[in-house]
Amino acid sequence: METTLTRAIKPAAPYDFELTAGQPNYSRDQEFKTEDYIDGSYIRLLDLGDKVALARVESTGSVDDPELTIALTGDDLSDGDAERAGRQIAWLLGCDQNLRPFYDAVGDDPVLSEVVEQFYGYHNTRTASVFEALVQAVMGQQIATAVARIVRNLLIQNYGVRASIEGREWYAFPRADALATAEVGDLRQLKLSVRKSEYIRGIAQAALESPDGFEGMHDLPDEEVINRMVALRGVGQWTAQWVLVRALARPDGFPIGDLALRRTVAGLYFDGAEINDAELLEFSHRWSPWRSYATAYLFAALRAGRVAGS
DNA sequence: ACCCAGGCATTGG
DNA sequence: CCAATGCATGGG
Repeated sequence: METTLTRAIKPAAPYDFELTAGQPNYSRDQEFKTEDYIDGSYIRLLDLGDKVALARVESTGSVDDPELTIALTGDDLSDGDAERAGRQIAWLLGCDQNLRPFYDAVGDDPVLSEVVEQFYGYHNTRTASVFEALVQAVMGQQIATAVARIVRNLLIQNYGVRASIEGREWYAFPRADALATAEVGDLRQLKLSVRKSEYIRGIAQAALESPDGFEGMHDLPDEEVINRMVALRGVGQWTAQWVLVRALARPDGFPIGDLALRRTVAGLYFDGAEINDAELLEFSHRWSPWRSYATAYLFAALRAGRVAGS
């Protein structure tokens, strides 16, 4: 029996819902979607473990007095399900992030203070799980973002959690068990290389062997997380740092080795002059302990076309 | 046609 | 320990 429940959540101010929910995903012209942002509504299929629910999120507040209202549709949803879904949405959309200390800290930074003003209230979005962050990062290694999106959609379409709600097909990211048994030959059909197919399968198997997937990482310090992540085949510094930022919401992750980030910093701070990773790492400490936020805002500036060069 | 893109592991010096 | 290389594919 398809039911609909609603929940309201109060993000930490300032919170710009359109900037935050509308930024990361624009999979237009797809016959399916994992998430969408249309006419002020953020729509996404949530995997609650034993069941799924379609969440439709809208802003019912303002940037400085934010409130989000979630309408949840699924089969036989209980109040407990709605509670879990509300927490998941709050997590995914970074509702708990208090930006003020970061804003204060970059007040003297001529570049970031301007970017922060332009994207006032933009929160960093997150993945639903550590496993998802790892697989997405591996898929995105060394290929253009447009290509990465195509590959990601193929993977989701073939191995993802699927549900038909309100007369339409919706997908959520594949669970580890689905990818742990995937044949490398089949993954190759999804435009993944042999190498990446092996990485992804290995990561899925490692997730299954760990009692709680990789979710125990939430309790470990940054350095310990990095060590464990890098021990996985296919995961290096860049990927591990992205896990800190995207899956664990650590405030001070920094994806050293990221080409676009390096060029963005070079463009904004060094007049376009090339810098290497070591120089970038040293430079990045001016943003500690908020480097995750700094990174998110630098990429926002990049996407908005504020940086010269590709 | 060619080159590169939000890396990583492997190999050869 | 460092540099070069294969990987896969779409867009400029």
